[in-house]
Amino acid sequence: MSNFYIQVYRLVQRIPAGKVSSYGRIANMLGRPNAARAVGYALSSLSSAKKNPIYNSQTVPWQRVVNSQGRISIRHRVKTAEKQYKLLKEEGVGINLNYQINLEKHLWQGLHLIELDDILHSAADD
DNA sequence: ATGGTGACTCGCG
DNA sequence: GCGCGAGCCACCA
Repeated sequence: MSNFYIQVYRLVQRIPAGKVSSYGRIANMLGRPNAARAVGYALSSLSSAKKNPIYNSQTVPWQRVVNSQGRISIRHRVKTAEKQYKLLKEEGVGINLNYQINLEKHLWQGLHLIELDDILHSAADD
């Protein structure tokens, strides 16, 4: 598991319930403004808790990451998209049937530089 | 090494 | 607002 994946996972874990961020924003915070697709790739590859006890779909709140427009952007895996919708709604995120989230209200503002540095640095230890 | 594949973004018409 | 095309990045075969 690459350092990049771990950084993504650790950062996503900091998004509180009820808030969301975007692939691009996550990439930006990690110092890679053009790695949005790679962030999506990292989240899509989250495995089961049995296969990876540390970072898996249970421990990483992948559902809190949507596209830059604030919409669930999983086009090809309908089942996964529906799960994301359900999870977000359960967390109290305002989202309509068009999978559109109210960003004004639920956009995560991110971390302070100190906290960010902590993630970037400690990821190297895993 | 190399080309193909996305849970991405932006800019243009 | 919508569809397209073109960058961009990490992976994988």
